[in-house]
Amino acid sequence: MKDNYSVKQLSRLAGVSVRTLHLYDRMGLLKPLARTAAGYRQYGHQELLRLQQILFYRELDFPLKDILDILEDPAFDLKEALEGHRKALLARKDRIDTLVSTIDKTLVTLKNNDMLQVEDLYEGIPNEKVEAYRNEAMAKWGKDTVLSAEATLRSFSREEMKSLQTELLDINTRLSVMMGTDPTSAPVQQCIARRFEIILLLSGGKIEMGKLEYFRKLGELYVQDNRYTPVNGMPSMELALFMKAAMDYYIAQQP
Amino acid sequence: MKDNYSVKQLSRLAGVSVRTLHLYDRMGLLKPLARTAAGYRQYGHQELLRLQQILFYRELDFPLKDILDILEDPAFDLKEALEGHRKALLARKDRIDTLVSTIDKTLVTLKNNDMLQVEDLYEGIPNEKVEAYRNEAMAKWGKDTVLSAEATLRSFSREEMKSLQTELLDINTRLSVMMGTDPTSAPVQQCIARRFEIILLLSGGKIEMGKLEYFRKLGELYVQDNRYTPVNGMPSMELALFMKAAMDYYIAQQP
DNA sequence: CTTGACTCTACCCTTACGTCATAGCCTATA
DNA sequence: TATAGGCTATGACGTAAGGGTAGAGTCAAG
Repeated sequence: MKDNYSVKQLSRLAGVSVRTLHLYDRMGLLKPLARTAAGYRQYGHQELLRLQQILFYRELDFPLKDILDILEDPAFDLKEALEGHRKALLARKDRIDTLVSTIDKTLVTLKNNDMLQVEDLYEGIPNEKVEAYRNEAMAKWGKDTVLSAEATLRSFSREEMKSLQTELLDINTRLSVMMGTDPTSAPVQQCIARRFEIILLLSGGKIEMGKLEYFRKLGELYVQDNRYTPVNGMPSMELALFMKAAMDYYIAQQP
Repeated sequence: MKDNYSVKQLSRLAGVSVRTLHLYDRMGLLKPLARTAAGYRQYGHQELLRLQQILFYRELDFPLKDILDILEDPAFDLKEALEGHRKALLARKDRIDTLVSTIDKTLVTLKNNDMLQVEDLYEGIPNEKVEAYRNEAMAKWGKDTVLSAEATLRSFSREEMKSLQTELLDINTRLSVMMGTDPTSAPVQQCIARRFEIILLLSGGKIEMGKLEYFRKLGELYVQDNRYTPVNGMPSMELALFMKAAMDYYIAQQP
């Protein structure tokens, strides 16, 4: 039984790094038995045993400071320390359980939206238009706004997304019927294009603001953007007001 | 809906420290919407939302660097990240389970030794002698050695301790009978006193070294310590050799 | 105009190490 | 004996996620 180890030898024996032994020395956790004339650390058998005790407590995730107390003070209440530590570990386990279940829920939601491409976020809008609309929106509202809005959209399940889109499409159709236009006509298609922005704006903020707000916003957009002035021959302001009124009516009809 | 928050306001709203917001700003995780002329940070509603997203991932124990990637890069594979993270969390849980069961085992052992006083560690040795023997041992072998040996003794369960002590006492009795002495005579009591040191020395190293080693050590001690020269009229060296031989015989007889 | 609350930046501290730089030590071989 | 290669020591710095504090500037109310 050899009884004299250099740092490296001890480190290999115990499976820790030399630097760790340096640290333990400096903090008084494991002092070498002696130093050579050149200052080299020399450890004996007792030190090996103590190191193994240290590693036992370290395995149990005790802070080194506590290990020092345990080893240094024989009157240290080890039982209480272990029980306290046990409780802390169980709390950590509980927390991990919560985290895992949260992740699971998120993953389920994510799986529903699994194949949602950017295009899927704007269902009902022709795929080939999405890219152009998206670039336009980014230029207008900023890249960050658009990305963040899309992130919000992604947070809806596929079902929610579908029903939202369907509802909006339905409203659009009703609108055009009310205005006496063909739902497939260019002006109504332009309405749909505008809807893209609405979705963005709403999802960037709070989607829960409800249909009323949706149409307020829609109206505002029409007012602001004069490219959409002529819809069915109406000036934009009037159109906006009409839409607000129409939608108030529409909403009032809802059960 | 207020849309302008100072650091403190935002920190209260989100339940994080001002310091944390400073950090997130500096590392680009959450930049304020703007700065006042005086350099004060101003956050808007978008920032509040982003902060809430950050906190969500932080709750899941994601490193901030990863959160930055998730929020900054819309192409980031969130699903994969979550699944990887889930696996890591489960591994952590497993590790905690191991730790807890280790602690439990240690606690059971500890409970067996619950009321073990120093005196209990040396069962069979008159209580009033223990303190004196102990001090002598400390002077001879060093306080650390004794304390560490006692810690090892404590790691045995009460049952193990009892059977160890009983066995040693039994051996002692047989020894004195073999030597034709009265088991209660002074020389044999001195043997018992020496046994105290043996226990210490063995438990300071490895108690498993077995009976043979126990008696080798006992012999050595008798040789080294000339206070115990006259036992039954034998000089210490002869006694030691006799004991070794006797014990080899005794051990050979064991089933 | 002062007071008290708030804010800024810059700097050091924490844990349990790892990494790197620089310098000294030791020994085997040419 | 010189030197190469391996070992060692120390100090400085970096990590993650902030906490603490100092010194200086800002803001609103009485």
